[in-house]
Amino acid sequence: MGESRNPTVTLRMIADELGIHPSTVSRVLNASGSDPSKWAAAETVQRIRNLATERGYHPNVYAANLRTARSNLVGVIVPRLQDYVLATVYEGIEEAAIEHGLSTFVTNSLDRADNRRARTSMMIERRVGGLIFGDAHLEDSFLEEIAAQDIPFVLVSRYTGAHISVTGDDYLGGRLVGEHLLSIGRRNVAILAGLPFASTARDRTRGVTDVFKEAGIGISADRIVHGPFDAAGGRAAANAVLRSGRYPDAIFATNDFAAIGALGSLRDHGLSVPEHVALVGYNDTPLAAEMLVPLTTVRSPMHVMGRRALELLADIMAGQSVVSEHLKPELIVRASSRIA
Amino acid sequence: MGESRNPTVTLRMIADELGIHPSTVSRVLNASGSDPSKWAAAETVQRIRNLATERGYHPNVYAANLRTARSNLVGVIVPRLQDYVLATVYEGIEEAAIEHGLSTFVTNSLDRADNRRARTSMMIERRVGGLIFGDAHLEDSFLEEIAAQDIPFVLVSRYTGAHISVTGDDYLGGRLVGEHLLSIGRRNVAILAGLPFASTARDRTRGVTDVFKEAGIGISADRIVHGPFDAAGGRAAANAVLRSGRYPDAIFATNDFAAIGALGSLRDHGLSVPEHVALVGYNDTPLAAEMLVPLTTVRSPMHVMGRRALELLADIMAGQSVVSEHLKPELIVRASSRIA
DNA sequence: TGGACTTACGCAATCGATTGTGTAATGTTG
DNA sequence: CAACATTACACAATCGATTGCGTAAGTCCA
Repeated sequence: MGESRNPTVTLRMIADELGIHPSTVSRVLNASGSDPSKWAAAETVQRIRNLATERGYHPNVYAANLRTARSNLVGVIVPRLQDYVLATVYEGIEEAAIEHGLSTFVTNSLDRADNRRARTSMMIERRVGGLIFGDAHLEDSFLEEIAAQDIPFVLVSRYTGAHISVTGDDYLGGRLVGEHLLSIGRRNVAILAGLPFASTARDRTRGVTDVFKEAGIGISADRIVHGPFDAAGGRAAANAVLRSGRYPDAIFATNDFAAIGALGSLRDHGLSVPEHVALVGYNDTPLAAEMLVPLTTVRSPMHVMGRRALELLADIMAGQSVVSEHLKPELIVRASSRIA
Repeated sequence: MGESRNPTVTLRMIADELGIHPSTVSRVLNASGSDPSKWAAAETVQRIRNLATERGYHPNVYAANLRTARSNLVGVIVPRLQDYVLATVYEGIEEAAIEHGLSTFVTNSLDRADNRRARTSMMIERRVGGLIFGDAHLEDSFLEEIAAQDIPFVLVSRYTGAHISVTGDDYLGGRLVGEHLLSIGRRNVAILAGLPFASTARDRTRGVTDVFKEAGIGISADRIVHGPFDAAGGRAAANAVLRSGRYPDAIFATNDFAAIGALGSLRDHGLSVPEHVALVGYNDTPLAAEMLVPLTTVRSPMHVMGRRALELLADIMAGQSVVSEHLKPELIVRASSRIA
């Protein structure tokens, strides 16, 4: 109907038109749901609601926030939205946020300390009611500072310290990979470990190394190379591994994109997958299955992770206490890691 | 220093502490840059600035907006951040926004009409100063409605109507692909065209069909299949093409991810690239070069596109008039389209 | 029938920053 | 030296929604 006619419909405008006081209108409109209406006569309530929707009234977020200092805004900080994994997590967050009547505000930190700080304070200036960090760093005190300001937050994808988090069980995922590689007879594995300050990278790596250690096989430190979780990072890390000339018989990339980068490197070194080298990724992104040699990987519930993170945050914002969650991963075996 | 001690430092607090009036403090702090200080004595200016930074003062965004009804918020609506292309465009937008002192607010529309409407009005409620749409639809009146509310906006990646936009020159990109395919002797091409309501899809497709037409070769309608710009969409579209059994000697996917999906389909049909079928993608995402058979594709300046879109929007918001931009694409030939 | 409630609202202060309109004090000019 | 212009601020209204407190009118029970 006559929706966006008037650029700004205020509470006073509809109150005046109805000949009643703005405060009454406010109470009626806000009491929606819970208590029907002890604030106005049933007939008045109807007239208010009707006119509000007819005029397309929406409360001025700024005025409301100024008065109440409450906000239904949630800030989300991720390393990088370009990363499919975090983009998917964010979609889960956004989806759940909408269901909870919250709005989200994302930004990239690129895992850089200055960005994290600047973006976080920008969000606090925007009076977010809570924060979700997807870029937690191990051994870093930044989050302690945030916690000290008692603004609710949860971590997603990566964890650190004792902060509430929703993550995949990356250690288990790593173990699944390790067991799989042993089962197909690979003993000389190299790990493209990802960023050293990310719990995901550390745990996935540890999962593999622990399994191998339990089988009496050590993985030397020079077989574990760190680098970004993307194609370029995977290629560089694989190059570093292959440069030595002592080729591994398996490469575990802690991320599918890094695995694809490694694929490029293997190809350039004349090594084929899985004959010479078994290749395993992580996350089961949609590309994994489409490769010429489909990629073995670990499926992680990225979307759900985002949803749960928002839900936990909403609970915390509502004053409830919650506990961290670790979601189970699943090994998906494909052609890139057949028996040698 | 003593940064986040006091949860809320207001203008009045620092004014009181200095024994002057809040209005003076406001003027001094806001006059930063342009006019040095005709609002207070040089010494007072210094005292104000010092105390402000010492106390970690930041204006309450809500109070300021309530008063001025101006906002340095920019709303960005994209089809889907999970799409690397749009995520990259968004990174360009965000980067430029920060340089301009603007904040951005992204959301996914998933190309659905109801979402576009709901998210847009949510942004308008948040009093955004301008909008950037990455999900423009051809033959759709939605943007006319927005234009009627005279809120500044620009389109990015896709265009429609006469609205200001920053896009790649997709028609040219399509022509480059067409000419390349002809030059390597492929005449029986199938096109995985992408979403029919996207200008990117339409123009890239037209570029190829026009070149072929000029060479006297028609591309029949059943060789042009529409679908989402992702791996699953590419796979499905390729399946549709190959189902007939009349195999093409080239497939042009209007998006790299769709090309990778097509790769999976070709593999399953026992067709190899480039021997049986030449494969060409679009966007030159980082994965293209890493494929076992590196992917020929068209490089488009996604990041710059985002930057320019924000810059044009900032100009419009500043009252200047601007014109649309079409950025030049570049063909990147790789192994997936060698001479047959 | 009078006091105690209840119903249905109205009043006015408040959140914090911004800005048009003063005004006292100082400086300048003819 | 008087008239006038600056300088350096202060006052107070304003943006729109929220909310503690107040109150007139009506209902109920003893």
